[in-house]
Amino acid sequence: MEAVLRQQIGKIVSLSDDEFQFVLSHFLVGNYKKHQYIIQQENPVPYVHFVVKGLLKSFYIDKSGKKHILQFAMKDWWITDNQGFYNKQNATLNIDCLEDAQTFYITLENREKLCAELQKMEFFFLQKMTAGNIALQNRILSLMSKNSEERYMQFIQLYPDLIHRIPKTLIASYLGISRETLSRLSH
Amino acid sequence: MEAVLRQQIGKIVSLSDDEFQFVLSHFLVGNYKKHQYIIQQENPVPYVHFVVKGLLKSFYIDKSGKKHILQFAMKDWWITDNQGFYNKQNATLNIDCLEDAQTFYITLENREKLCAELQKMEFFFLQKMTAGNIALQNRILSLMSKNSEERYMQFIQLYPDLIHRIPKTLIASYLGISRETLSRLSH
DNA sequence: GCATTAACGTGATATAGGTCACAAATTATT
DNA sequence: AATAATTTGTGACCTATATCACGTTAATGC
Repeated sequence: MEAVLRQQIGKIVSLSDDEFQFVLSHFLVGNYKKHQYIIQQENPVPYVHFVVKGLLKSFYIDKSGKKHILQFAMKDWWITDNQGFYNKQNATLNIDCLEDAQTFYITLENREKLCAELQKMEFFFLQKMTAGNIALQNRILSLMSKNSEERYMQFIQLYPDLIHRIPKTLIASYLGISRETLSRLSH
Repeated sequence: MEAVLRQQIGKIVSLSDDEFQFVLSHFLVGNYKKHQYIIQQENPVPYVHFVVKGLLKSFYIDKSGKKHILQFAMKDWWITDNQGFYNKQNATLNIDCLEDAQTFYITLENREKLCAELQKMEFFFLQKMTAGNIALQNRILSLMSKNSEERYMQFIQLYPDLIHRIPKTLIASYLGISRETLSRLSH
């Protein structure tokens, strides 16, 4: 399972065996069951998680009690409540498991120490964060310029593997539409 | 005007005079007139800009010809087409000036050289990118969970200074609503 | 200072998508 | 295997927001 993390980093910077062991020593391993929460609204956000296997979702509950999915995270994805984690605030999001999952997780302190000690890791995280920004900007433009059907088609195209692992209800919530509307689209 | 950039960086990492001069040497200065484009769809995106004064907007034109504002950028803000800039692709966005503007701009090569030479600048850019991510995630949740009026109120609260400098039509476009709907909200 | 263009407000009408309600089908749990 | 819980489909109806079409006012450029 270390290989998953190593490969992910290796796509951006090259690490010797020793360097990777050093990187790894900053992380912990966690195993979670379906339905288990790893981050909860109103609570501190001590870690960012790198998913090794399984599937998680982060979601926001608005003032009328409605859930909105911000992100799904499967193997190779990073997930946390960014606002809580980076600003050391309590979570406004919840994160739980859609499937049994395993993650490598790291504290902000350890991440910063790691970056200070091994500059290429800072480069790695910057690249990841940049890619995240691009994806988020595209999602905003998609929400603003596409209708429900176009957004659903785009989701299928972007994440073909997720379609079969996630209930339509949750995909609808991710796309910002009601489950009924999504149901009527899919033929 | 150098002071604007220095202060922006100084909020995150401390720089000696020499270090700041070194940082500065990687940037160029640009002056632009109202209505002038600094980035155009289908063209390369050689720079990311740090705004010293004036006001710019980035926008996407969808397939039906409708404009959607992705970002406004005033003093102290960074702006570019991220996808084009970081992935060395042609722009999918346009960026032009709402007011005469001045920016410090830098190429990706220079930015990477700067980060390699002065590690705290990499930390700086990572912090900025992280803050950007948080803002984008909040915007997505806002688009998904709030109605037009709530989004407009939130905009006023977040950017009180912009309200008087930007036509309502453009604010509507940023919020993802029609100008008529916004007009009917504002009493 | 005048002419052009952009911005704004507002009525009338259309529509995408939301909400509610119920039943069927599928998946989990013991 | 039986029971409970979740997911999905679909009809009927509702509503927020879009669109179209004006006229008015305010900026802007020459």
